[in-house]
Order: sequence, then C-alpha cells, then structure tokens
Amino acid sequence: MNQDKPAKKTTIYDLATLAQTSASAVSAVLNGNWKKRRISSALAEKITQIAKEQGYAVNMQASLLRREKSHIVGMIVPKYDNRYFGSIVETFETMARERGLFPIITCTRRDPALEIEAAQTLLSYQVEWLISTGATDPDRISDLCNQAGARSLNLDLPGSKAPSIISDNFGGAYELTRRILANSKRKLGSAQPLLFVGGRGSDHNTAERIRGFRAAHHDIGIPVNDAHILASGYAPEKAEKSLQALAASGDPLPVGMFVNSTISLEGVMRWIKRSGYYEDRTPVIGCFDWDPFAALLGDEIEMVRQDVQGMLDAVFNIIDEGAATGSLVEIPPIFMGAEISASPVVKSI
Amino acid sequence: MNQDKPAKKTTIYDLATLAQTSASAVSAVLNGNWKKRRISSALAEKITQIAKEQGYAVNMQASLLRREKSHIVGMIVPKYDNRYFGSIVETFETMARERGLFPIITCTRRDPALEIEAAQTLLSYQVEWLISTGATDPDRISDLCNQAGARSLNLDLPGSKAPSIISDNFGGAYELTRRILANSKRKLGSAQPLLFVGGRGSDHNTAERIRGFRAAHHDIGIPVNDAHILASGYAPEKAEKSLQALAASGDPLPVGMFVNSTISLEGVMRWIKRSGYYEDRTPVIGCFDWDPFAALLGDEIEMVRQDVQGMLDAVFNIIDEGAATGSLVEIPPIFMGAEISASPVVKSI
DNA sequence: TTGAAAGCGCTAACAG
DNA sequence: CTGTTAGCGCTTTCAA
Repeated sequence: MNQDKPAKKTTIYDLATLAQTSASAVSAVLNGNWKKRRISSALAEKITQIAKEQGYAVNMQASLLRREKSHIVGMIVPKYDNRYFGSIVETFETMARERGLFPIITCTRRDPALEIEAAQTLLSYQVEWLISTGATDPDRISDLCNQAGARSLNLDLPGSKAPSIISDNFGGAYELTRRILANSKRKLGSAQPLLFVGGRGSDHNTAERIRGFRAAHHDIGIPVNDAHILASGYAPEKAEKSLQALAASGDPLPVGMFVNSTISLEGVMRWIKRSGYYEDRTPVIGCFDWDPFAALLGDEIEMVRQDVQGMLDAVFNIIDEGAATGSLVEIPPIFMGAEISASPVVKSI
Repeated sequence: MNQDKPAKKTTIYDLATLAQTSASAVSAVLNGNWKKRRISSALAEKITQIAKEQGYAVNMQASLLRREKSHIVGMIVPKYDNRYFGSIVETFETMARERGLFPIITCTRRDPALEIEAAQTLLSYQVEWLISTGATDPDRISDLCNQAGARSLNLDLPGSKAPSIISDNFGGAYELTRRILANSKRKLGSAQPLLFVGGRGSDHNTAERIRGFRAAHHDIGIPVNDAHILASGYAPEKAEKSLQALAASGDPLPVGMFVNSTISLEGVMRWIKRSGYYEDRTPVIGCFDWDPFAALLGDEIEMVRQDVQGMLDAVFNIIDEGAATGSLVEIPPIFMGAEISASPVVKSI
C-alpha cells in the first residue's frame, strides 16, 4: 500500500518551467481560453500533456480568490434520513453541477444554533447563493446573506426575507384528506372525522396542512374534533407518545388518520403494532410524504409525494435568472398514481 | 423583502481602518491567537465589536491559500436515498465538525465517471483526506490523492491502495443466514436452503456475504442451490426481475430469503406483493441492512444493521492519528435486539 | 503569439 | 504591545 507522505503540490509555475513557457500561458490553456489569447495549438498541446503527466489540479482557493465569482452554491438541510431531504440534496447537487456550479451541503440536525453557524461558515466560503431548507429561522439566515453579499432562498419552509419555494401544503392536504375520507367511507360505509398526527403546529407547513384538513372535512359537512389534532413534533417518538396519551384518555380513536410526514408515520405504525389498539383491522391512513417501504405497508396508505424535482426547478429558475419573479412559489405535490393538474402558483407577499 | 444587490465584502483592511489599527492585528484577534501576540484586550474587544457590527466573515479562500493546511475533508458517496448512506454522511459531518474540520460531501449516483470527476474537484479544493464510500474504483481515487498530496481512505467497500473500513460481511452474513434458517425451521418445521437476492457478485462485500451464506448452510449440512444465488445488482427493479425470471422458470422458490440490502428488499417486497407468488404466507426474510419501515413490514424480517458509528470511529481514528494502524478494518454489524460481541478486527494485507 | 507584473484577502515573520 | 511586509497560487490586464 502506498504510504507516501503528502508531496508538495504542482503549481502552474512548475508546469511553466517544464513547458518552458510562462505561468500565464499555462493558466490560459488550462482554462480553455487560449483561443482568445491566440496561443499556438502546439504550445497548448504541450502544456495539456505535461499537466496530465504531472497530475496537476488547480488550487481552487487561489483561483477563487482571484476571480470575481466563486460559483459555489450552498445548501443547509435539517436531516439526511428520509427520502424527501435525501432526494432534495441529490437533485440539488446534480442540477448545480449541470450548470458548472459547485454545491456544498451541510446538515444541521434540526439544531437552530448549528443552523446559523453553518450558514456563516458557508458564507465564508463565498457561496453565491445559500438555500435554507426546512430552516427554523430562515430570515436570520437571509440577513446574514445580505450582509455578506450573497443571495438566499428558502426551500420547504417559507421565510419573509427571501423568495420561498414550498409545497402547496393547503391544496395537498385538502386533496389528501378528501381521499382518506373517501377510502374510509368505502371501507366502513360512512365517512368519519379523521385524526391529524405529526408536525409542529407553529410551522407554516403544518398550519397550512391543518387548514386543508379542516377545509376538506368542512366541505363534506363533517366536524373536526380539535382534540384529534396531534401536532406534537416530528420525531417518531412524539407521534407514538401522543397517540398513546389519546388512547389512554379513553377517547375512542378515529379509524382514519392524516399523518404529517414519514418520520411521524414511523411512530404511528410502531404504535399501532405495539399497542394492538386496532387489533386486526388497521386504520385508513394517509401520509403527507412518501417512502417506498411505507408504501408497501398496508393497502390503504394513501401517500402524497412532494414534487422535489418541481421545487428544485423553481429554485434553479431563480438562480439562473439571478432574481426571483415572486416571493412565494407553491408547488403542487404529486398524488401517487394520479395525474398532476396545476402548474406552480406564484404569489407576491 | 430585501432585494439588495450583493454589496462589496468587508475585509480585514476595512475593519483595521474602522478600528484605527492594522490588518495583522485584526487577523490575529479574529483568529484567537492574540494572546501570543499580546494584543491589549481593549483593542481585541474593539476589533471584535466592530467585526460583529459589520457582519464580517473571513474569506476562506484567502485564508486557506495562505495557511499550510486546509482542514477540509472530503467524502464521496454513491447515493443519499437509504438509511445506511444517509447516516454515514450525517455522522461523518458531525464528527468532522467536532474536530474543527470542514466536511464536503458529494454524491456520485453510482456513476464511475462522476466518481473520479468528483474526486478531482474535491482535490482541487485542497481536501486533506478523501473518503471514498462504496466506490466502484477506489484505487483510482487513491492514486489521484497520492499525486495531489492528499490522504485517502475507503469506506464500505475496500481498496488496495488505502486503509479500508468495512463491515464484517462474512461474519454478519454467516450469523444472519443462521438466524434465517433457524426462523424458517421454527416456522416450517425443517430448515430449507435459502435464496440469496441482490448486490453485485463482483463486489467484495457481496462476495463475502455469499461466502458467509454458504458457510452457514454448510455448517448445518444443508446444500446451497447455485441457481438460487441472485446477485444481479442493487436496484429494486433488478431484484424484482430476477425473482420473476426464477419463478417463471418453474423452479419452485425457497420459502426463506437472504436479501442483500434494503434497496434490493424494496424490489423483493414489491415482487412478493405484486406476483402473489407466496399467497397468504410470506416467506421468512433476512436483510443485510436496516430500515425503520422495512422493520415493520412483517414479523419475520430479521435485519442486520451495519455499525455506522463504529465504522466512522475507525475512520476518524485514522484521521486523528494521521496514519492507519492496519490496512483493513472490519466492523461487526449489529443484530437488532442482540448483544454485540466482538471488537473490530484489524488485518494487514 | 507571448511574458511580466499586479493584486485578490489573508497570515506570519520580523522589526520596531 | 503593534505595524510593515512578503508572499500563498492564480487570473488578467498591459506591453512587447
């Protein structure tokens, strides 16, 4: 095994010496702008050759310092451990690279302090754009960006100081609720009011989904029981605990549920299994999020998949243009196995 | 909403002017090494204050260019879309930050070309270490690193030109197979030979797991049917297709299965459900990987969880020491609900 | 067609 | 206790 100690790095000066030319010629050739400098293709050839032989790699730090633009785009994301954020990150990276941008992603594990610390670090790396995904305090981050001369964007959860791209939570929740109610009617003969589980009542997305949840009930004339809205947090344990508490209160649980994320669904499914509350008949469930295994879990789990590609198209639309056309873009989520209807809604706040 | 155009960035010279001092004083104060420069705490105070007011952030490009070490550690990873890689990335980031290192992760979507391109880009950002996770050609990457004066490490899949940290695939597979056979005996009265599904026969991990699979069969005197080793790739569709083909051949399928990853399990479960092959009785399944929803899927899915924390402890052990103690570290995976036995095995190749 | 030279923002001697 | 200075490796005029 090769245990070489780190060798001194090859610079364009080394290359220039080897090719018997100047550093500026090397630089021009290696950057591809040697035609406008009208360097002989013989020299260009030679330099390229030598660079390859030496395994030369530019020093980005030096290059970036000299250039005016960094071409770096940063993203902060709360967690990597579910399909939604995982695919956001993967799509973001791919799309950034397609445009010659360099993506740096950092994960904050839902820690507000880490969130701003990460933003600052990213800024010191001269990111041109900073995407705050599911941030608890996106406006704070936008302020930092403004100070540092970087642009910012909010994804998944909206803020007021930068353009925000989010799912159409109200619309999605309305439709999801409608479907769960329909499934429940089909299965049980009559539509019963549902239970809402998961998320934080204080965040925009959860609030909007609850609004959609209520509206769908209202529109078919079914009352919502406020005690059956359990927005107690995102962690699986939170969902489990609040179901347990509700069951313990003696209040009979609804046979249909709207679960606010796959994270919460994890807790819900575990509780159902462990408690044996529903015995053999599992409740009719819908989930505002998608996961391949969860999809196989019962036959009655209706899932809405947030349109990650659509959301990132909107993000890069703004980045490509250099400016936003509106302040809030809401992307309709995708109902698995159904056609998608509307196009993105652009609102001005 | 604030639409300010990117302002000129504040530098230490601006700060120096404002504080009526020199750039070097500002630099020293902001880097925390102002005690050895014995700068008056009054000045230090003043500078810190002004820096905060101005929302100053160092220019890492400039700082890094001047310093000798970058403190950047890079990781390339094939996908973000499962718990295993997701938690590798998250743990890596956390542990890197704990040590004052800056992690840059990039995802290659299992594309060999992207893999080496990503490695090169990371090197030009002056990474001190490059961790190749599940790379198809780790040795190629090690070569690039050596040329560029960076150290490299292989994770998940071994290579021959850098220390490798992987799961104990043989041991894990042996024990998992033993358990599936035992479950199958308990459930069906007698232990039948199992089906092996997923992975690539050409990769080290899959080969080792097949070896463990065979050994466990051998040790209780059950023959393995070679036609029942379906290492046809990682994608869910691959697993689905090979099961379909096997069933179509008329050869009756075993009632027990060893599935090589959650990715493959996705295809297996889908096929079982869609084909209806097993009717009401689902087969006895074990999976070399863990997923929270998959864990809820039946009662007979035995899962091995790869010890991500243990693997990354080993990685940072090497990084902290600056050198590896051995060439191959095999970390025993965790059997859910069982004690962990052995400590890491260090081999020299 | 090419090279010399300035300077990006910062750090670390070194000289007060 | 503090300021001046010399680069880090690269890009980009400008002059030849």
